[in-house]
Amino acid sequence: MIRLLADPARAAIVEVLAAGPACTCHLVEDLRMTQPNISNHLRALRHAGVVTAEPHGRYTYYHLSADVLEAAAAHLAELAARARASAGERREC
Amino acid sequence: MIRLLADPARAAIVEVLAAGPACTCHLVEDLRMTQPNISNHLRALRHAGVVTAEPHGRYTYYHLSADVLEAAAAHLAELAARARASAGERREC
DNA sequence: TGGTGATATCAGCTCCCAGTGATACGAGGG
DNA sequence: CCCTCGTATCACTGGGAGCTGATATCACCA
Repeated sequence: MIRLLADPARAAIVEVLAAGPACTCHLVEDLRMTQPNISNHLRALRHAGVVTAEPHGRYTYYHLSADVLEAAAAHLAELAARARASAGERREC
Repeated sequence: MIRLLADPARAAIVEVLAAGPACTCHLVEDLRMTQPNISNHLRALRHAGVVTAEPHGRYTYYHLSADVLEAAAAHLAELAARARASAGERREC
């Protein structure tokens, strides 16, 4: 899941969607990217459950899934906690 | 920074280091990867501040920086919070 | 001080993936 | 109905990142 946010374009999409649901055309003109490109990234994010599509007339609105983002955040926080807890132990070679 | 954790090899390294500081040889035999490969990934993580190197005799011990992980976790959590707060707004086309 | 083992760096190759262009589909509007 | 617009999907290509093999460097030990 974190792998999806690695791409700058996908990170930018998520950033825009964090400000509120938007349709594909919004993303295209906000991010100055071509429409197939946006659509490809949205498909990847959709398959991972990061965003959900809501067809609305001939537009398609996308909105972020806060749950998935929070799960990823929790994973990182837990890694940090483990790192802190085990900072003193040193394995021998 | 999140981009670094996208690579499975780097994610595995971080996972091992979360269990406690380790030297390069530990990572090599734990992860069954070649030594130059590990070393390259460690360099990337080092430059990003995710890990710090502590030369210890002829070994080099690496340990995770919990601060950086927590900062990344906080960023994701803040994205999730923004997404939740603005879930109702809908821009018109 | 020569040898060994641990680590870092570099050049090269390969392969995956993001971006593009063309195209198909579906919904509205005239 | 046909035409337009928004969206999705599909081949293709170019660039970049990761893996490898070879080599350099440094620390320790006999």
